[in-house]
Amino acid sequence: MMENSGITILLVDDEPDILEFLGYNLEKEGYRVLKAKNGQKALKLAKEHKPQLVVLDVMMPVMDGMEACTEMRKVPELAGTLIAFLTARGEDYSQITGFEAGADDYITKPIKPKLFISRIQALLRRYKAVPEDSNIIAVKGFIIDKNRYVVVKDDVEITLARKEFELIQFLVSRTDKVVTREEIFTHVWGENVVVGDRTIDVHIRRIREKLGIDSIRTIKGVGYKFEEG
Amino acid sequence: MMENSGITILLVDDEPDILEFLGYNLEKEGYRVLKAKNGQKALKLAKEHKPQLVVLDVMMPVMDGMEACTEMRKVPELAGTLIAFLTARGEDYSQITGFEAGADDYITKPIKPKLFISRIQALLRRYKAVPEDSNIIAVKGFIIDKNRYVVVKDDVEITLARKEFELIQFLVSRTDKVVTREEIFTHVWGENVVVGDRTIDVHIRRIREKLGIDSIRTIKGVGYKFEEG
DNA sequence: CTTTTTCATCAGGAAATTTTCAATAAAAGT
DNA sequence: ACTTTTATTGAAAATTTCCTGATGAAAAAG
Repeated sequence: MMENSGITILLVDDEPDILEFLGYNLEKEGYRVLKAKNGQKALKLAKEHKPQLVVLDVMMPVMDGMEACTEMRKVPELAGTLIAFLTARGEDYSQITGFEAGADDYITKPIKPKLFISRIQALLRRYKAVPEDSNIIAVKGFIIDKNRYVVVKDDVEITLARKEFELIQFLVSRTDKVVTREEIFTHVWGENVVVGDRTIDVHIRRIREKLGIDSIRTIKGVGYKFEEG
Repeated sequence: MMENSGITILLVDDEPDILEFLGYNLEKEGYRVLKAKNGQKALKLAKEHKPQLVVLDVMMPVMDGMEACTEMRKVPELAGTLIAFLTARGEDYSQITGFEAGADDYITKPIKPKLFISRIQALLRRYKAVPEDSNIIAVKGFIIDKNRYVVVKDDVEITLARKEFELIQFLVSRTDKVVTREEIFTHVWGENVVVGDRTIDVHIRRIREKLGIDSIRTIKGVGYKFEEG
């Protein structure tokens, strides 16, 4: 409890209520808390105080969360700073291209204090152990979280089996491009592994089942394509 | 004054008078005091009660202070224990100077109570001030205490074997993140140690048994994941 | 020295994943 | 419209991966 006092967390949200609420809960745990009500002010505060963690609302006036994230990542002194996004439940993830800008976690509103705190703690703990690069990819409809090995859709964690996970990951990495069966084989199965021709189809089906049918388009005679938008 | 009541100090000296004298002064300050009249008994008591501080006379029969210190440092549960040496004024320091095995302070006899107490307090303060990177990790369901090498669940201390402890500690340090078997091996067993493939499974099972099954999720073909919430 | 605990390994079985197969459906070609 | 090719689907087989209980060796405790 006490030892949190060395840790500074910057909260950024345009709603004063949220700032108040989260701030209160974090301070109760002994963290030092800074607050900003838009991205611009956040950036300034971040440079001044170099917080360990920034919790950033995605939707904000003046400078939104993603922009702020991008800017922060440009500042060398803030290289080691953790950034977590705050997103409203049901919000369209496609806007959250911010993960590519290096966000480390995503937290959904409405927020339950206990869960929020434990999420923060886990993040700080994990980071201390191994500063890692962001392994989170957000596309329209869902988030692929390589750390947790899950896909989050409509705020629900969906667990895919290994091959399924690697396959969707590969498709998404080539968003809007057609990938041939050959390519899929070499990337997901490896050069020399030989499996039947229908295998890919079956995996595609399972992914479609679990995540909802759209997004993966069949290009007959060629391959598949993951479509955004 | 009150808050000292949680702190246990082990006094080790072969002279009953000294034990009596120091013990009285410490108890007056609210500390819990244990006494041992040689190194062997001290070691036993230390393991049993895990005191925060051990005050150890250098010259003793059966097992002298330095030997006892060395032994204590070998015990993982006592890793975080402070050890202070008690030396008679004019005693031959040459023995002690070469001795680097982890004593935290030297106190010279004859002892003035006030000075002794303030010395002890400073030592404990220093120890408290640097809780060695938060050596106590609280997660949902239990507490991992690296200082004392125990896990506390529902107010009950659960003893894990060393490998088990290191494994759960590693998993928790990566909360919510999937850790591969590779990672587990290198972190818990070390790069070059080679053990069978099922070994991890068995340890995981033991941990699940002792702590309750949930929390540790297996991601087939990938690894394990500790989940909070 | 004896007892206890820890630890690694193995083998059988359980569970989940991955692949195959066959029947059907949907495009594409003629 | 008919044929051919290619993809989808459901179910089942094959395989991989993991769990479990037992065993013995090694280390620690007594």
